[in-house]
Amino acid sequence: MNLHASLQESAAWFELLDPDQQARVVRDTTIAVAEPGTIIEHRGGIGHAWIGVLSGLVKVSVSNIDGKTASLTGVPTGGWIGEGTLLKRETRKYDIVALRQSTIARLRGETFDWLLDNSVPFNRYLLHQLNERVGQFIGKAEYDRLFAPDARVARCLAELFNPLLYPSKSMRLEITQEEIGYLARISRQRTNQALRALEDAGMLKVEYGAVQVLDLDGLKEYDV
DNA sequence: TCATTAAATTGTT
DNA sequence: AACAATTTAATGA
Repeated sequence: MNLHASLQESAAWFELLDPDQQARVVRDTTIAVAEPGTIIEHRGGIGHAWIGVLSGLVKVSVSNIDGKTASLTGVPTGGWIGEGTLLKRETRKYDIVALRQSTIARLRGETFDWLLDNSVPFNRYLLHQLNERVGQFIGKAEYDRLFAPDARVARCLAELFNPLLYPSKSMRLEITQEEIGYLARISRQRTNQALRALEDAGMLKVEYGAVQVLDLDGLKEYDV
């Protein structure tokens, strides 16, 4: 499989570029496979690239000295992250860790800047993405305190299926209940209960090592 | 293709 | 956290 096709598939912004720009992006993008648990980007490192998840699942997390980690958000196939450190020319504030085997693309920072300077559609895309992310984090701050575990799992899954941030035709995501637990910050056992409650409510279907979303809007507003 | 086994994931306490 | 049950993947006849 070639890079051009992969980007077409897993980078919503790629098709917004003209052929010359696409060619340059392909030239300045590298691909690597990350094994489960691998830290793709370290906190404190300098951001040289924009990180894209071409396949698999990644999380953004912080860990303190004790080794305790707090997962902030999950990023499934089609997600692109790390533009914050590129834009501000700062060191990374979070770790990016592979939850399962993932294919990771890195777009050179210089090329990212060049796209900002040369493509209006690219700017528009990025603006939408940033806006969407802000909304997501505000929502997270809210439900982190208020909601019961069932609702947290519901919102967490709804985030992963955000069609704007992570465009995908499929309503099915391969993710284990343990991984969902990490993202929602609840135990695996409680995740299991929550998932079945949501299944009973007709919002999703629980499969072995995966979930299939039936009612995305319902998940977004799930509240008990 | 089928049976066996190991590994991963889920269900339960 | 520990354990049992279930599903999947891998192996070899």
